[in-house]
Amino acid sequence: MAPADIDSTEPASRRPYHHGDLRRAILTAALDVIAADGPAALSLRDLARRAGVSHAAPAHHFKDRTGLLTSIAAEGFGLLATTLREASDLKEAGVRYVRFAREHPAHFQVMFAPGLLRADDLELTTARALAGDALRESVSAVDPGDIDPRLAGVAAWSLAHGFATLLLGHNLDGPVGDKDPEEVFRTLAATLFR
Amino acid sequence: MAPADIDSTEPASRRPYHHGDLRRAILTAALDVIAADGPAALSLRDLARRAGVSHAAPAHHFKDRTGLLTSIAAEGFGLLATTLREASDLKEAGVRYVRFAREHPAHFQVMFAPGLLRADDLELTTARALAGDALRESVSAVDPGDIDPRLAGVAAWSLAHGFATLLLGHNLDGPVGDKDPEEVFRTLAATLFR
DNA sequence: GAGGCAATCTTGTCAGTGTCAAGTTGTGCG
DNA sequence: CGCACAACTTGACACTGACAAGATTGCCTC
Repeated sequence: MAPADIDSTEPASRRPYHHGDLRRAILTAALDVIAADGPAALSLRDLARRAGVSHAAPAHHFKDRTGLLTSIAAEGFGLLATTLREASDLKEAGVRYVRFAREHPAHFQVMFAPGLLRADDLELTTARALAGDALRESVSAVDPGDIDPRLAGVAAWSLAHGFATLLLGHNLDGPVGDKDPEEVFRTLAATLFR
Repeated sequence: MAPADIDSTEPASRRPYHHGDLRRAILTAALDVIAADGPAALSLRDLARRAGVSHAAPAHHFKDRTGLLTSIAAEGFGLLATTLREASDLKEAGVRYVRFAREHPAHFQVMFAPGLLRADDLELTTARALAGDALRESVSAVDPGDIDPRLAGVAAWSLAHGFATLLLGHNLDGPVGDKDPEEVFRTLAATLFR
């Protein structure tokens, strides 16, 4: 980060020409905005103002608005992959999926907003594939029984993803209330996958 | 609709001053755009051009960009409510939920994009409550067993919503392939809710 | 240490958009 | 018939994303 005593209102001449870590600064500012008001409220110029740089500076690191969002999504899939790998079994992976959505709501939203992303971006596709591998690994660790593992994977993913999505959209405020969402999901998964 | 021989390139003087059903025309055009490229690609001025009216005409019917999207969401919840009411049991309600998402992808996307909507809009909240009632009704119809009905509702909704969301985002193209998604969901729900 | 080079950031500009205000045209109702 | 209101237009303003061209800086090499 740049020195703390430098704010965006200061004239450009007194600020160092180089920010230091502008890329990271823009990313975190973007995550703040998205978590608060959604991806639609994102403005490159606003992010530039927050970082105290000129309006065209972000373009150098992300090229596009789409480029910025794509980077966020890729980072999100990376984080999700490492989180899922630490899960002991499938149910725990689901709990971690929900926790990820709650701890990184901005990442989560952007990751599953295909209209905002550059679908063929290399970083994105590889990160997404990594997360997919982690998910499949968790599924294969469970006792197969007589169920098609691919179907089981879709079922688990759908359940966790739906719960997380509805949670973030405040659609479960009624039923879940002030209970710990992860605990609710845990009992829910236990009842279903008995 | 306005007469078919009138296109937007024609000078305003030769077009009738009143469109006829501009509100509906804007809505359907918006649904087309959203289904194709997502809500982010929506432009009020573009919709006005498609309908062959001036750039400020849509504002008279929807006030805002947010107002337009809120109307779409409300319409969507209304459609979903009537669809769910026709379901015989809970599993069938889930299948209908998935079918709704596939047949009305634009509605579905907007309905669950809280950042784009006027949350306190009356039409929206009542339509949403109606759909919620329909869902709860489907849940209550199932044999309770020893499960908390609220938890069962959350489980069913999460599963259907997650499946539908992932499906629309092309995240299940691999596992589901060219199979009929509704049929996949049916067997999936049957295995889980046995 | 000096020179050059590429990365980083700035300034300027353009078309497009949402939104508001004020005016114009048509319609239905008393 | 006329009048009030709804539907639509015209005009304007601030804001945004994107591009081009120039300025500044750190770094790498000799």
